[in-house]
Amino acid sequence: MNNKFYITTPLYYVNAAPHIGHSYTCIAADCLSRYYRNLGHKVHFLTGTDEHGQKIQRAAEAQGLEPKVFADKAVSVFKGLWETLNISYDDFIRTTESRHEKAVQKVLEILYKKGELYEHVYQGWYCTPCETFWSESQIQAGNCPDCKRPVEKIEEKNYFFKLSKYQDWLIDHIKSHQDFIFPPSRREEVLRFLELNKLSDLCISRPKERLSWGIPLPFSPNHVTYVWFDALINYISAVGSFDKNDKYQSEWWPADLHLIGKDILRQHAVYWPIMLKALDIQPPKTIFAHGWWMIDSSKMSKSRGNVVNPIEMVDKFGVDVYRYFLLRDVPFGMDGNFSEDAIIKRQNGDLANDLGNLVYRTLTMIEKYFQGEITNVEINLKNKQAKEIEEKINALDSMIKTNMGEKDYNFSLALEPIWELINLANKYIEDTKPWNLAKENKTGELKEFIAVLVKVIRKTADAIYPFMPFTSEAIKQQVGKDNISKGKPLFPRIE
RNA sequence: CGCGGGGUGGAGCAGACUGGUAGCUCGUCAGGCUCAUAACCUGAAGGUCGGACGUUCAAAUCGUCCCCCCGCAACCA
Repeated sequence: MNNKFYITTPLYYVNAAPHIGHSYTCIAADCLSRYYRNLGHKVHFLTGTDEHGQKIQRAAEAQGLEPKVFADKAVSVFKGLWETLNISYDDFIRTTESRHEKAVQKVLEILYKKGELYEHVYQGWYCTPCETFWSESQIQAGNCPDCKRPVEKIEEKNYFFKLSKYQDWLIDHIKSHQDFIFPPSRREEVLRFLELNKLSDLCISRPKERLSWGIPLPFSPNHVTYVWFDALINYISAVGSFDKNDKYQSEWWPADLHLIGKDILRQHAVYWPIMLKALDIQPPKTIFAHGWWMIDSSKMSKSRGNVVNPIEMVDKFGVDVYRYFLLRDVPFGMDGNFSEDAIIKRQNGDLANDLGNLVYRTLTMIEKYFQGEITNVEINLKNKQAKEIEEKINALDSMIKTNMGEKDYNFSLALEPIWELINLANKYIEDTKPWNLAKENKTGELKEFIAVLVKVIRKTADAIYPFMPFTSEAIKQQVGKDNISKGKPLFPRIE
């Protein structure tokens, strides 16, 4: 089982429609999943939805729906999007499924038995209209920071998880596992946070009278589970179970990669490993926090009204162009600027001019000079460029691999050598001047030359598969193993 | 001094750890070619690397200080 690859996305919170940020994580996870499947790894790609908590309860009430019905609707929207985006997940988990709820309750039971949870009367400030609890430091002159109305001091009995107990362990773990948190800047951020702050224990329950939409605590029916504590457990509830001795059994765990957005790094890099530690379960191997897509250099948010709907982008540009843009335009981990102009640049430049046109011009030559027949050609070309191309083809896989998890996860860099190969081929055509070879009737040389191009195109089709599955297939249909038949241009230019 | 990230030709970025002719993509301009989706190829212009001081034979790169931009600052995602 050492070539298994268990990869996850966060569970998306169903209180709002999916935006490009959600699609980004899934596309990245899909790309890696396809890549590792092609390498012959056993891949398990998990995604899903987070459906409990106050925001859902309220959003559902606002529509006059039961929370579960509300969530069902949201789930179908997410699933529909993943289908459109060609996301090849192996499992989709919902936090309202019984397999998950049972696991959460089991976890709570185990931790309770082990003394990792304790009761504590909590004091704080409550804003009744907002139904929100605020800490001493959050309230502003006795008022709710949200609605500015007065808050009242209340006492509440809750259950707390002993996060603080494991702080030193976590610091050690991060220090001794270089690849635990990626990219390195995020690793530093978490480490600095842990070194400079004392963790306080995590309140993992909510009284039912305040919030009913959640998983009940098995040892206290008047409380439900705090949503993050509930949601994180999905990563193990989906792929295993606890045996009689409370030992977790799974063929997939530990996860090889948790892909997340930078906004939920703390939950994943602090709460989650400590929860696992307390359960005596191994931590995940790698947590990768990617950046955000900015719209006109500002944060995408509902209040700004600048949220981009992925479906609209797909309708406009097509799935593969959209996927390519997200994976290519920004080094994975950094924030990026999203704009239609930027997508158009990628489509016209990289896809239409470089890749699409290479395929098209090559196929035209095959039709024009060889009536579409170019089989069993032995390549004996000794010129420098043909050799250079040959070397590039041979080195390509390992160059891609480096940035697909071997040293780093960087889709942008993984794609670069593919385009270097494409550009090399375009230059080769220019320098060889095949139209002259045709005029001079140097048929043999011309044939070998075109065979080199065909080889480049086939290699490219294989290499881009994880990033643009449809395009990879479309190229193979035109320049397949046995058949060569020119089709329409792969990517029309957008003027 | 709360923490972290960043300020490099018109735009977006790399380089900074291990100082030594500032690189890439797009855009602009000029030329070449015709197999090709006005695509492709070649060449050129354009930067005192946020500011100041310092270390050094030499600093985008190291040190100190300052300015500006962006996140985060913990329990309800």
